[in-house]
Amino acid sequence: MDDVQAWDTAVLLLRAATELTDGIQRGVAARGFADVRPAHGFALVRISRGGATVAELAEHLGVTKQAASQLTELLVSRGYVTRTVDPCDGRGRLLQLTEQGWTCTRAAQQAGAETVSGWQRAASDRTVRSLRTALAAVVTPGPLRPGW
Amino acid sequence: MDDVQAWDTAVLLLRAATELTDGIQRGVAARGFADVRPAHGFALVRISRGGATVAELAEHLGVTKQAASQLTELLVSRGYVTRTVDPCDGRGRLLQLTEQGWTCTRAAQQAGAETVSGWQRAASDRTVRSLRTALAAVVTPGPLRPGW
DNA sequence: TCTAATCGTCAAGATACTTGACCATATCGA
DNA sequence: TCGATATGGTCAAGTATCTTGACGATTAGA
Repeated sequence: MDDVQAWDTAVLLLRAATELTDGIQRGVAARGFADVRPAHGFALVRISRGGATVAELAEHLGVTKQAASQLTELLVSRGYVTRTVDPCDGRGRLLQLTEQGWTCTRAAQQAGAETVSGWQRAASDRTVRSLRTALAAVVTPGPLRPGW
Repeated sequence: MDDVQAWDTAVLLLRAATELTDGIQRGVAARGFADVRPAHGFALVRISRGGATVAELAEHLGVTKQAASQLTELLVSRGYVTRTVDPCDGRGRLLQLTEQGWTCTRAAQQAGAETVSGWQRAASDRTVRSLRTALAAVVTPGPLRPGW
């Protein structure tokens, strides 16, 4: 595969990601969570995996601790997240999802699944399965960030 | 494919997009363009396709005309883009890439191709080809935006 | 202990966006 | 032909989100 084809692949991937994030954004809003930005969604998904600290969140999102702290403050004030003192470390404050936070996270998952299901109808089940297999083969585990 | 698998596919796609955009960003910076943000890259790619107006750029990026105008001003002041009066429409100002703009755009393309080539080495040529085929089958033409 | 490192936050400034207003030009119908 | 209306672009001001810098609280290590 030459450079032109490789770049073409990159463009297709970025376009697919744009479609997907747009779909998630719309779906989440349609389910009644109009006040969550994409970055909030990434934060909620991260916190849902067994909780997180502000510092972990910062690294995950690729921003400073202060920015993550501000984001957290917003999520707390809107009732998506709670801050509890970490019993093992008096400095750390463990972030966890509230019931509303879980509902919102599930809404994002449903909206994402919906978009992918749309691709299955437009193309085919086999195509999306091969997409999934190929992606799983190339990606390395790591953070999900609000893109470029 | 159930909802869990569909969401899993979505996560893999977002992770791949994160890897790719990080790779492009690093590659572009390494080639000497440290002052371009991701959004600038999307703008340059759009303008490279035969020029664009501010309004077209705004729609492409999903922002207001004013934001696109400010972005343009920045790209002009840094020597990536020129504004010329549209001969067919006295209102419109056609944006076009300077030589430096082209060099930067090519740098982004090379960096993107490089990342995809890395996937070919890590996985296989066949895997990336099937990725490309699957993506081409599911995506609809449309704008590339700095994602979520 | 005493020192250095880490967690989280406060404060202030930079940056990138928004809404609202405006002028210049183009288009269309009477 | 001309007046109403729409469109392209910009100026100005406000807002949101990020940054850097400083700080107190807590923990870990020499």
